[in-house]
Amino acid sequence: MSRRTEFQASIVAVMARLGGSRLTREARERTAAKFSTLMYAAGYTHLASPTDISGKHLRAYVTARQADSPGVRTLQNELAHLRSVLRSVGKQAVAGAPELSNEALGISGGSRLGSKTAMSREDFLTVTAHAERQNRPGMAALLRLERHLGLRGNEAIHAREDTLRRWERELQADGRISVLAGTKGGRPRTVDVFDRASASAAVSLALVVCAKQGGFLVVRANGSPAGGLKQARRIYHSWAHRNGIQPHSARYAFAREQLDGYLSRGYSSREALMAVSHDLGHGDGRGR
DNA sequence: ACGTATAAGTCTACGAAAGG
DNA sequence: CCTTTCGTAGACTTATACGT
Repeated sequence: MSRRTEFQASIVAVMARLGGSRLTREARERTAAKFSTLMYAAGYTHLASPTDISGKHLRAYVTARQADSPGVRTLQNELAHLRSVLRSVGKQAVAGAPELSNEALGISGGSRLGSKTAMSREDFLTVTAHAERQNRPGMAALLRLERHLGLRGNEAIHAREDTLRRWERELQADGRISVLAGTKGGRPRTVDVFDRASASAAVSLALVVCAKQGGFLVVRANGSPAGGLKQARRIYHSWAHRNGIQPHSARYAFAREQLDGYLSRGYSSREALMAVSHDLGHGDGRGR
């Protein structure tokens, strides 16, 4: 084991005591790997344990890391990982130093807004048509649900016949659908759909596909079942990737449409943004 | 409004299978 | 065979919640 890997292992050992779920732990360990690599590359080869880390190193890390221009939020998260390690080994002074705050390091603020671009109408039509042609109607159905109901891919994948029928009724009734399964953080939400006709069409098409595919929208290319929600999501995204689209951009196109709808209904732009934020299931209105 | 902890979402490399 | 498409795993980035 090289000195660098020993250094990394010593950080990871501290992180291991910090708790958190698998995803969180993995994120922290990736930060440990990046940190040790960049430090040794920058010539700080005497570093052996987290107690050796000083402000100088944190600054150097930020500088080195910025070479691959990660998002500001990403860097803030990585620094948060490192600070929690420092605190854990008794270096509160470094972790909490004002001259080492995110602001002082030049990584404060940062947009908490999405940076996605809306899918164009042409792309949407081309790709859905392509899906039908290659006999993957489920993919087209999913994309339509994202586009016309503003669903996340995961939410669309969770949609079974019962859910789709309920949405059909809700669209007929008042155009407000409840999204219950597959939502981020498990928080249900309602969406006030403006273009009900397109939404209804998307839902009934999805129902047809569901019926043909044993109740699921995602099946493998040969028609066999996807084998679980997680796998279904991967299959969907792999397919989308191959076809050069980001499914989320369909959702963004929906957001734009909703925004226009609210504005034409007389909402101020501030209120319209809040309403759209609610439709998309974006928390309590902070950010975006 | 900010920092931090944690979760979710997205992209990509690669071997296997299918097509030609 | 050689090329393209698929599915998978996992690396990587970004969003959200929550306590100041």
